[in-house]
Amino acid sequence: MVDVPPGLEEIRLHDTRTRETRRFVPLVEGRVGIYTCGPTVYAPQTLGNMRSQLFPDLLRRVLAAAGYDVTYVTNITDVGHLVSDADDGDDKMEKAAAASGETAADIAARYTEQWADDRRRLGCLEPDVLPRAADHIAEQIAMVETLEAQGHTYVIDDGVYFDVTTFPRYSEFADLRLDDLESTGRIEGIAEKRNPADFALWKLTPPGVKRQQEWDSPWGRGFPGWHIECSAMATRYLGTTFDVHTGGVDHIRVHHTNEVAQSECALDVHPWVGTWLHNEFLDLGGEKMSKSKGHVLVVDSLVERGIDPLAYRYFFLQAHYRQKQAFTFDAVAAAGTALRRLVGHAVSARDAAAAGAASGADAPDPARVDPYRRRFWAALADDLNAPQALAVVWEAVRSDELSPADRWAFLADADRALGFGLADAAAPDADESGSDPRIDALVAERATARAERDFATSDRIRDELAAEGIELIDTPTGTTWRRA
RNA sequence: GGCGUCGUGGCCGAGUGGCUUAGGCAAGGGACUGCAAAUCCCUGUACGCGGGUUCGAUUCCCGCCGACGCCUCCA
Repeated sequence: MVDVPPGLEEIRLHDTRTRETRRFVPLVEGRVGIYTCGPTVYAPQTLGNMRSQLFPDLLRRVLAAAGYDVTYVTNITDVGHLVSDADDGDDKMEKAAAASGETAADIAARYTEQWADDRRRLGCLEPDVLPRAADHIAEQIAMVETLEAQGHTYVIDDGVYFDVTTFPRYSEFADLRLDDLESTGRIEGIAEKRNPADFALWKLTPPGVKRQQEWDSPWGRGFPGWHIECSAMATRYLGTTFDVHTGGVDHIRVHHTNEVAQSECALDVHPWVGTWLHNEFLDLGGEKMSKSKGHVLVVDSLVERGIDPLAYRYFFLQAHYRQKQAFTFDAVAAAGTALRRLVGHAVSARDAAAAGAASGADAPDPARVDPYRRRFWAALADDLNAPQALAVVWEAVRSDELSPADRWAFLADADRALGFGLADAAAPDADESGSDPRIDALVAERATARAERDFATSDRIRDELAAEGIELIDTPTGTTWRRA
């Protein structure tokens, strides 16, 4: 039996479908399947997109800590994804390919790799399964055929469409009012569509057109509609029903509504997914200037400003996932400062704990550690309240009643959810002495000057090094340095 | 226009019908230092506006103002 931390015996999550926060119970005891809508790899993923990666990463970490055997599936959307149904066959992948002169496959490969790299830099665990839509055309066609056999579809010149009137629950998921859709003119342009909300399952390539990405199908040459890929891949890797589906709030009304419709019809299940979780958006209000200048905010935007990508992870954890979070570089830099100090505390506690363990003394005492653990995990168990969990972390760090071994026992445990890599983290004020003879010589020269109380010379050397970004740290045992 | 979310101290942000009214960053003070830096410790400032319910509201209700989101396949 897996040891469940105190406070994590019962996890409560806010389900979008039922609009209530309730106890999480998996379909199969001890196991959890999670599906997250992945990136469309025609452009770099923004920091906003990455919030939708950090969120399910936190979720799976918490569920794993609670003892569940988690299967995490997220996809790569590397085909189709129309700019709009009104478009005449142009889609994002084809468009990006035309713009850069590369093949759609090249572009998909490049941005897939960049996305994966960004995830790693943010401390996200690797997906257990990472299916690509282009590799699952057969599954998608099969699902459309099933829907067709059941009478949920119709074919027009443009392609195969799902008739939403054949699924009476269509408006339930997102609490849609279909009259409104009509009056606001959602999805215009395909005149032959029977209902405004009907969506494409398979798009046909117009006669005389040759696309980079197209496949033969029972209906003719073309490519799958966007929504069908998630249903098809989730079914293949997680089964006809599964526990958790996540995504950004923008997907609720269209993408996930359509996923539910086609899945519940084709698979004859209800509800298709046990718990739907949606994260709110990052509010770029403070950075609209940079957006309008055409600069996309990505992980590298942080690195360029000397901000550790993990600072963004800390930043993410400071706000609740269902709340909009105001992004500014200053706010992320502030999170970086907090993280650096937290790592410093963790490393010293870790080292002290190791030293204590070596001498056989100072073992962590559960009686002292568990109250903190309980509050930490209980915060996360309460619909993933990471900000509150982080507050408990700081209380533990500053607590006088915890020994270094206690503190490290707590932090090592908490880091399973935080994901800062504390067990392997280097001290943030790492000494670089010895790595550069010229600087070491200057430091030695300054030490001599100080010994002779020639502070004019010692301060001059310090200022010169500071000017080139070298920070000196004077300690009772001597001076070390590092690059700031 | 319709629907919805939100407005907390300099900033980011939890939370609660009354309790020592989170946490981080910044700021001020202190320790340390030859002076600094780094580090550690301490401290202050809050609940958009106007009504209402209540013994008591930042927390519940109504209105207003403001911000943001969705309604156009965008995380």
